[in-house]
Amino acid sequence: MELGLSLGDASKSPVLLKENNSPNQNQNQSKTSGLDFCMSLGLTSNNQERGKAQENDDVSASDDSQEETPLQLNLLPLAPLPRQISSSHNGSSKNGSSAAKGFDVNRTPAAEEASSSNSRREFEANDDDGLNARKKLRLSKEQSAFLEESFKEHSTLNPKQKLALAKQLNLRARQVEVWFQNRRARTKLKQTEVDCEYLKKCCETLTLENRILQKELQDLRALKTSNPFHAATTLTMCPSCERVASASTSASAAKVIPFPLARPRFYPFPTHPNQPAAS
DNA sequence: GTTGATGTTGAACTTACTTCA
DNA sequence: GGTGAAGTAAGTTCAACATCA
Repeated sequence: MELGLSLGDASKSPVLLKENNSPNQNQNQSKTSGLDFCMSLGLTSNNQERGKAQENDDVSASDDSQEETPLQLNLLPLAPLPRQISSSHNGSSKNGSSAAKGFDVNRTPAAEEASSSNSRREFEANDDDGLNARKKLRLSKEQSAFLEESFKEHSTLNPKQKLALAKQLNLRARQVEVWFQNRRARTKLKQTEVDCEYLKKCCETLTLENRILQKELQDLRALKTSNPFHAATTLTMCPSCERVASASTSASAAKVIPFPLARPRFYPFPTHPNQPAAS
């Protein structure tokens, strides 16, 4: 089951809930319009096996075997790494990049030789003896910045672009591919947060408007009961303030001018962050 | 200053799905 | 139409850090 919420056009129904059996429909929508918003609910199996991950490591390693391998396995004794090693490279960066943290496992072995202080980390990061099968590595500031620039140009890569980027950044094609996948996910998440904020504001606006309408209805009912002999009442809408006004009439039949289907809003919806300001 | 608990970030992974040859 | 490869989204895992008591 999937709940979809469409956003972006205040002239249309602000929130649309519908069942959608095709998950990709929403994906395509969000590609064509920056204002779309969707939420998915679902069950996924969570029986991932570490053994499979190991298998996958092997596969990806063989997949990338044709590519340039930027790393070299240093055979140093395995020992716990003191915290100070990373801290000493840390500087003042907050959540800093690997460059600021002095942790760039993607440097060429030659470059790595130049800084022997990192050799322990390098060893740990490159350890693929099976005991430390999944070591996380951070891309350098420069690598991240370059990928970011590429992402601004195109959020998806064709194989040629992927290979070129990988070569340029001294990364594996798989790393570039994963980076773009994660980057797209982050973008979408951020957009969802923005859309949620927008929906919240819309909700507040509607609540306020609803309260006003309720009050108005209450007043009209009170007016009707207080003037039972003036049942023949014409309800008209003031063209300037768009508020309903009642007027006694001598007409024999009650005449009610219905609200337009799309009643003008007392308080317009807030502008969506992605929407250009209305002229 | 050190340490352990806890939260955050992001790289890498798995799974399910679609598209296309 | 069935099939396998390739690509992607969504969700998850986990190492590396940051923060704080």
